[in-house]
Amino acid sequence: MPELPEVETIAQGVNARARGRRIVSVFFGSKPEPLKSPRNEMLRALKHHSIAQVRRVGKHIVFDLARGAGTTPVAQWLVHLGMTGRLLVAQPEAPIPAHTHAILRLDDRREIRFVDARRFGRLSVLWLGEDGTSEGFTGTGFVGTGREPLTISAEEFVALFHRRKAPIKSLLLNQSLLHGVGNIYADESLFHAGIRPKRQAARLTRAELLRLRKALQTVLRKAIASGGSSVSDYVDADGVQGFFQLEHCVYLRTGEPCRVCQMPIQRIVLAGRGTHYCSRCQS
DNA sequence: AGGTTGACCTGGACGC
DNA sequence: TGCGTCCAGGTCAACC
Repeated sequence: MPELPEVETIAQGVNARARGRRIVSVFFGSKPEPLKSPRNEMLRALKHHSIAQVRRVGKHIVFDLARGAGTTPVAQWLVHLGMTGRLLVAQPEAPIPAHTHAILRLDDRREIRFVDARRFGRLSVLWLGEDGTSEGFTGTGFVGTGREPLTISAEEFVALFHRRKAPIKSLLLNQSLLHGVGNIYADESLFHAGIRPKRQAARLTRAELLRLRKALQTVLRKAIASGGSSVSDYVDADGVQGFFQLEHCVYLRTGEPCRVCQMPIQRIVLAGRGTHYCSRCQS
């Protein structure tokens, strides 16, 4: 479900609440759960280890896991929320929501709960350094694919789209180019840059691409400051909704008047995704 | 090679 | 109330 701002909000929230805590027990649901790593590997990486840090890489939430507080991480737990995934930090007495697939109990009794109705989310483990097994081994940890949209330079951004014939919106969604951008922020940033989603990337001018980078970064930063967009069931680590959806200009506003020119917002399907734009403000 | 489509799941909103 | 249909923030494999 969540895109960069929602994942960032959740990762910051979980980090603030769980950093430094030790995991005392782990529960996984019974059904064919959304695990990418074997269950025993996941248990081995999580149980009795300390959470050194929780952060976002693209749309992934990365838990750095250490043998003890203040020691070098030996493994990482990777959580991808898919479309409806939630990661909650809750008191043990709080009712367990339907579709809870994983629970980590912490040494302060609180629980980190992974909830995902639609089961598109994924959980996996990465071992670090010499403590790792050969499978999934990496010396440096998870870096994901694609560039980080909030920090990419103007030149790097322009270069991403060189000779690309696909519609610009399809490429914004391509995680091997930029990571973290999904359907909401692709549509919103194209609106703010005044560019139609179908435009062939290679035919955008340099000025348009620079505008797009600026618009994308502005939209993402504002959305993070608003705690993300709650469109269906997104909530942060405390179960609180974001409110950036109130500032959406085009996303899911089909037929409603453009906030700038009053023209009805159009909806088309592009790359299999609902795509929203203003035919007057975007060319 | 690069781009587009369908499949994977479940649930909510809406129309009849 | 119930049923059918459409829509949904993501990602892959399979196809053109």
